[in-house]
Amino acid sequence: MDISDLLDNLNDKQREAVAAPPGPLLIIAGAGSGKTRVLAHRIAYLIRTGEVSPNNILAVTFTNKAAREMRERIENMLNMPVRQMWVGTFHGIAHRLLRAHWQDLGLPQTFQILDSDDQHRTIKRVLKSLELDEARWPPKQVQWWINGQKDEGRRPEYVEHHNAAYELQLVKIYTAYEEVCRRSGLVDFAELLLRAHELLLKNDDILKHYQRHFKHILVDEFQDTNTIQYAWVRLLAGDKNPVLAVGDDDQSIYGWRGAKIENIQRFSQDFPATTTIRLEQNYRSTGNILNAANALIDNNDGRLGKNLWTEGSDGELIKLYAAYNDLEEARYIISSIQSFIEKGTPRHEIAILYRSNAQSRVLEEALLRREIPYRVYGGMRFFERAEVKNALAYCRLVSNPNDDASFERIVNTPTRGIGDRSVQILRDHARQNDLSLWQAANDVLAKKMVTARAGNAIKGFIDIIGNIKLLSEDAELFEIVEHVLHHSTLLEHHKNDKSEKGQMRAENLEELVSAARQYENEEDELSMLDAFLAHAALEAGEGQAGEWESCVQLMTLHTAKGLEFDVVFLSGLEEGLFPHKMSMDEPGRLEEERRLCYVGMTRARQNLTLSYAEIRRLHGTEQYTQASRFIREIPADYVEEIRMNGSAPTAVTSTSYHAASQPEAQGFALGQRVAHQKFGEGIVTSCEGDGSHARVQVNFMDVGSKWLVIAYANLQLI
DNA sequence: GATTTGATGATTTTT
DNA sequence: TCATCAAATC
Repeated sequence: MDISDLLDNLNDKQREAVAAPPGPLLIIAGAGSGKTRVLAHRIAYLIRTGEVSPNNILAVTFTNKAAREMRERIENMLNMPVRQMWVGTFHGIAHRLLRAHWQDLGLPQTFQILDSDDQHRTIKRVLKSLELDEARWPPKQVQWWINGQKDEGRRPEYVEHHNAAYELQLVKIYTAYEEVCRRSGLVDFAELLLRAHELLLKNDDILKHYQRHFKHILVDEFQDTNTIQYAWVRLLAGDKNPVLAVGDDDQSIYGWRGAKIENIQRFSQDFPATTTIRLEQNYRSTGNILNAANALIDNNDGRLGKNLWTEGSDGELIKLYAAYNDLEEARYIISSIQSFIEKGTPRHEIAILYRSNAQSRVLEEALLRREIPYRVYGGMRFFERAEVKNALAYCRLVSNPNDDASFERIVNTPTRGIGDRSVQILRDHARQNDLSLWQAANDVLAKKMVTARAGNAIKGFIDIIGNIKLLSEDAELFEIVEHVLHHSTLLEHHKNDKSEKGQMRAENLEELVSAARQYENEEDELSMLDAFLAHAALEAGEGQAGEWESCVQLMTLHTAKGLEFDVVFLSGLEEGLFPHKMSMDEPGRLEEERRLCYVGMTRARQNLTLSYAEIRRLHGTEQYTQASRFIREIPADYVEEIRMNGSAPTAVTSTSYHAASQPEAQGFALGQRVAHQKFGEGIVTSCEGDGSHARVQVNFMDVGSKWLVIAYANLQLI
């Protein structure tokens, strides 16, 4: 058995990890240290040495992309397909377990998956049925709260409410929401994990079976696991199966959605024989970039401790650019990009990273002006588009007519005369008799509870679904989709809309048919239709497909995790924006912002530019900013400050900002520090008017931003 | 049933 | 500022 090819091109630490004897293994893998490589080599090694056969391996990732890449790498290394191996996302694998054990869980065989948009709508409906005001119970927040509870493994009865009215009400909503899901056979994302966990917890024979089955468990991006995911892994591992966890505490940036960085520490406690291996040699970035990133992250407390190093050269200094305002920042970045392109850097090797999506606009406009092709990540994905989801909702009703979320979505889409009055009657009837909307509709018809006209409309809808169902027996998947598009009249409806949007939507629907045509199903417990629907929910589809031509890459720092580029621009390094003001006050959250900055910096291979704007226009008003503390935390040795070139100030002050052309009113310049008797100290952020009406906007340290009439405010200059 | 108006509020995102 | 969304209007 020759395994040398699997170990040859690894450094000592990597080799130690790949060839470790079976047992719990924790790999702390710094950015760019070959983490994915080690994981894939480890699996290939286990298979090649005969330690375990592919179908006894469970490898879990967070994204579908990571799962795909992992499988591909292993297959390339072993030169054979490993279809039997369980490689997938937490949600994907949980889903597979639920499909296999739907009876044990009391789920309908054709249960459907609720994505976050569906969940949001469902919660809105629940709030309405409980007659709660959306202003007091914002659906988004309720959704957030419910998912938070589920991520912690808590069912309504286990929520700690301390008898507080607010919590009690949330529990009530949570309970009602669960009831709706149960009645409709719907499972949301968090529920997939929760159910998969309960399945093992409550059925000892099933647990034993999977414990025997998964002889090796590997978890990628371990710092991103939440409570329930970790509990599930532990359960599966039992006290025999070796678990390999790979992660980096310094790259934990998803705490806000339930990820528990502590899981890394808990791991060695829960699995006492754990071997910990640190991968600290970096193969990605230059010395300067690495040293700067190390220095930055060193400001965080309670790290596991790790210092990246490289054998490569120091490379160029990190550039720091202080722009006059956000437009000028964009202009600098784009002209810098242009010279990189001229010097031969491929466009797709250049990335502009930012903290929040709103920042992309100015950058896009600048790119557009210079006619540089670019791609913004993070838009709407194929299966999330409204028209596609509508078509899928028809499919879902065909498979499971009790799916209330889908029923509500399309009962009157396209409009067919089933107005809100009629739907409300169905809702009431359903709730009073514990029926799904579909059952209620049939019942209402049978009992003639509505006018003839409304009844006919409802009958028409029921017949459409019934008709599609009939035609779909023994039909190919894509034919089912074609039936849906035709009989729902969705396609016709969009084709009649001659606007660009309408045409786009019609095209997307036709694209859905080809997606169905190309779809291949690996799991055989499932009908093609159900498998396709689950696929659509679990893998919302890559961004706009086919746009892989050479483009400058724009994305948020979060999206950039796991990627790397020759040239990286990190923009908007300003207090309040990055670190974001919503995360600045709590130490823990501030540290997460710092990790985010660390992630951003370590994306760069050769060249890193940091920039900020002294004035930024945000939410309509221009605001004075301060350079981010993260800039100060990077030692000056690694940084080269770029000065604005001489012509810039006159060029930018001309037209862009009225505030710039009218910089002061009665001695109050923008940025002037002032003191007010009641409000304390603050900074002038805006001026308007003149004479006795002149007003200034002052951002006070304690009380926030206020408009004051200069004549009355009695402001002191300081 | 489509279109216009007005209020609102605005990190980060995958599944 | 500007996009989104629900209510109001034609």
